[in-house]
Amino acid sequence: MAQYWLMKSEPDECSIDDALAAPGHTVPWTGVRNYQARNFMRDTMRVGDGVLFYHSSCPEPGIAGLARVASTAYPDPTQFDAASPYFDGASKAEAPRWLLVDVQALRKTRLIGLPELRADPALADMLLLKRGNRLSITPVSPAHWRHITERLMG
DNA sequence: GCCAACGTTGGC
DNA sequence: GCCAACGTTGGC
Repeated sequence: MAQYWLMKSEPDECSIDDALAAPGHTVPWTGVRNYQARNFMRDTMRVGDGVLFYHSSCPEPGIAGLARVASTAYPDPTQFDAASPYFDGASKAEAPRWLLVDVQALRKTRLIGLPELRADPALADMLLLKRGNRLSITPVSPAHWRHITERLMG
């Protein structure tokens, strides 16, 4: 049973172009510091799951590409790096608090901006579009995935 | 830069 | 366990 996700990335840090330029088109999804998002990676994600690559905190937020989950969850090394903005001094090496998965970019798409997503009645109940949503990783229903990949991306 | 919404922390 | 204070996210 295929699963689908939307994963937010700030393009200043890692855009779809950056991911496509990485070795194997694959990047470690560092910096998730939210338990719900971590638990999705740890408990639910499977290698091969589909990913909508979303650009956030930028002039044109929206879906910028397609990707796939490329690893199971493993400890995020930035939590132990005192020089990293993602450093977490309370996390112990024996019991890492934060995990990540590798994400392999598949292709860049035209940018499907937030306004376009919001204007589409078929996507009205997408978690991303719910008011106040801040989760950086959200599950995407098969229907929404189909709608976005087939219709909006042509 | 503003601010709404939400998650986390910590005192009690 | 409650809840106020605080910090963060992220669109605008």
